Amino acid sequence: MMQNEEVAKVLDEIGDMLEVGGENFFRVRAYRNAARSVRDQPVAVAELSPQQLDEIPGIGADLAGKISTLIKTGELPLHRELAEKFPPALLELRDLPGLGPKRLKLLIDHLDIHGKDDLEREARAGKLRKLRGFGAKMEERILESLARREHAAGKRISYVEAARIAERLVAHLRKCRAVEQLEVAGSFRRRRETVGDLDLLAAAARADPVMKQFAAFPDVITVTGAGETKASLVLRGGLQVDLRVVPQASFGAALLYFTGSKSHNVHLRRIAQARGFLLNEYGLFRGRSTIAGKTEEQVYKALGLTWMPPELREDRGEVEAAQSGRLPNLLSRNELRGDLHTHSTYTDGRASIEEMARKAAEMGLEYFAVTDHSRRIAMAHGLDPKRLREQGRAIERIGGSLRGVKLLRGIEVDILEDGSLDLPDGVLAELDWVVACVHYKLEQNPRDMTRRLIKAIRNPNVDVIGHPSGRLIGHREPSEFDLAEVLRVAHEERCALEVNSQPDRLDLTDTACMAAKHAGVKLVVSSDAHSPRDFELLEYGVNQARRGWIEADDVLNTRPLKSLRQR
DNA sequence: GCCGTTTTCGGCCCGACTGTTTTCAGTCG
Repeated sequence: MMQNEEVAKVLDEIGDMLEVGGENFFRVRAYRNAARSVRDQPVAVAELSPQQLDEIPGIGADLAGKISTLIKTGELPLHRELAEKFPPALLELRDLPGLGPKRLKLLIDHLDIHGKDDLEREARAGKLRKLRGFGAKMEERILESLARREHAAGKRISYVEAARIAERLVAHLRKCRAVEQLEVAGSFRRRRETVGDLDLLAAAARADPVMKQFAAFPDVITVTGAGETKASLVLRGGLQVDLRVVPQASFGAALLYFTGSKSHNVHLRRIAQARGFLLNEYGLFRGRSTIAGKTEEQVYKALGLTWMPPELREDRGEVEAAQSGRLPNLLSRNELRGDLHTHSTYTDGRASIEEMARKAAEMGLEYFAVTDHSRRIAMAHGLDPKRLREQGRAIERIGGSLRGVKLLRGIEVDILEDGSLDLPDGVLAELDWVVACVHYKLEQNPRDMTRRLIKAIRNPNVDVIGHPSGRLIGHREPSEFDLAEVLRVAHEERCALEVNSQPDRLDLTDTACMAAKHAGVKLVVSSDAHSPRDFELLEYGVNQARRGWIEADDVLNTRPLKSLRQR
């Protein structure tokens, strides 16, 4: 069955190709909007009828038909025709700075260009500068970025890495006395799992000294833009950082604007427009009079909305929810009472159970489960039944002498290729908490992977499926399976799914969290701690869950130990 | 191509910066 992501990708590609082809931009945008809507669907669009597709916002009769065709036949004539004219190697050229759809079309129409080698040849021959809309500077810039394209080109970094850099930038800018207010906005503030660049916003009466301080940041390798109120830098390592300086009276409107997302902003502006207002980064205006601007709350309120956490601002229904007073009360870190996925030196953890317990108590956790690997994970010296029982006795002994935090006997049991588990049912039944995870053969075909997960979920000993997709952000693709079907069975079996807090996992994703909630499946937010400090990673899992509209009630480890179990 | 408490046709978010212009288009966020 075709996944939502595959459908969305085809729609996005059509949008890109139409754009370079010089097609009406609103038609282009329609394809992109539709792609986004498909990605945000909590259910598989492959299971929807054309009528149901038509009801999805941004999808009308025409696109509903096209999507149906795509799902049924696996391809779309329009897509195929366009792809013949605009092969991927050609579209990739848009990654070069300054080269957008319009200039790319110029290149295609007037020069013999099919990829970056052709482009480089023509640029060296000085043919670009002769085109209307290009110039000598543009030509040089293109040659430059072609030369060092390897490490440039929009690589996203993890939220954690971005946080470390953001902290240093903020400390650096705060030294400037002109700075009255300072926030890191953009996808960082929305707590996205990866960040493409950092957007800093400062309030100051005079922008000039702030700009100077910004440019003096130690790690700057190039300044890519420097206007009066806006500047862009590239740091060593390739991260782009943008700074915008506004007067304090505009800080709220600017923060709203720079936090985004883009589609959230568009939605707000449409509402503003309908009320006869103008909304921009300086404020909300009616004619010449300012309605709001100093704080985000003011702007939202004037638009008939309540303030909402940045994590929700993806235009996935949060605006409508705010209009009707139905915004979720998002999960917070201090609502987590326990952690249900941790490791110790019995397998690949780096700290003893005692050390882990001390830190857990310090963090204010009421309980945690020791869930070391099972024997299949030989590399980590996974536990066989004998060592697992030994560990169980140790946990009971340690637990008896502890105050403040309770220990659970658990396991992270491997889900084998056929969906059976790495330890016998009788052994698992002795435990307090069973996390079941796939570690090997992640690249199985989707049908087999779905069966494999479902078989594990059907096992009555399994409490939760850990890191369900197995992805490692930037290193390993998620395994493919039918999420809707897995959720259906998980709901039936009262089996929870994990939101793993490791920064390179964050698995489930935000939209998968939404889908789980929609299906009535409970979640567990876990650290997967391999050291005492790792308990602090829970923050990132909470971020991800918040982006998926998750509330305390949706999460098992917000419950007291006594009412933890679902069955 | 979508969509409708202005509308089934005619709109579709808004502004800074850059380079190429000689009053503005393209790109970017």
